[in-house]
Amino acid sequence: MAYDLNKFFKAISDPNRVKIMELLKDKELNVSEICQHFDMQQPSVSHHLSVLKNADIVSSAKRGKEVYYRLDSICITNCCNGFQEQFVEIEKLK
Amino acid sequence: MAYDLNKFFKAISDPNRVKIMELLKDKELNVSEICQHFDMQQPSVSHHLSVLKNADIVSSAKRGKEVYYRLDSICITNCCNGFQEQFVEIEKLK
DNA sequence: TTTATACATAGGAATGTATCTATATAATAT
DNA sequence: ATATTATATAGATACATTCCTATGTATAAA
Repeated sequence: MAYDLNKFFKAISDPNRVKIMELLKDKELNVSEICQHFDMQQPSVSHHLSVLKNADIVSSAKRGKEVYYRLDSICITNCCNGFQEQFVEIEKLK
Repeated sequence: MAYDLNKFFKAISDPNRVKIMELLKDKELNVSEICQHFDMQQPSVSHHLSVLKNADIVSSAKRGKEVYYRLDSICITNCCNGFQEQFVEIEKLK
């Protein structure tokens, strides 16, 4: 089944989720580490992580008790480029 | 004041609004013409247009009784590129 | 094998969003 | 002036989303 661009944009149109993505920009973090950067409770962070994961923006790996999340930057590139190409003439995209 | 990327992504994370953008891809249309492509009532279309306009994704011009809308593709390019650059190393963006 | 820790899931309250109908406003035609 | 047409706005309702607390599950430690 095709990737749902709408799901991607819904996922990134929340400031807390974008902040999570920024935290994961160049390092993996587990849920507790992510929580330390927010006032939200842990289940709320887990919810945002599940939205991001469901859109393939992050992936996760369990190691011991912790679950580590990482950013999938290829997905961001593909979605942003794909969306642009839907609306902007290719030659305008330098 | 700085442009609100979150407002842009909220605006484009609705399939009806994306469809409006597609309709406006290479021609201006007035509200009635846009309405013909939807099952929604005219006030709902007006609402979606106002969300798009508020995010600077479309602009409008009144001519006689009609209001014509057009796509602002520069905004799309800037937002998509800006967002990517926030998360993806520049050199990875070919 | 009980206890503690890390995380996810369930359920509910508050808030936001999409859509409708009804109505207001603005431009044009009669 | 009045009626008609195009669009926007207001208000109501249904639905979606965010956040919370409470609880379940899996792993590790005691």
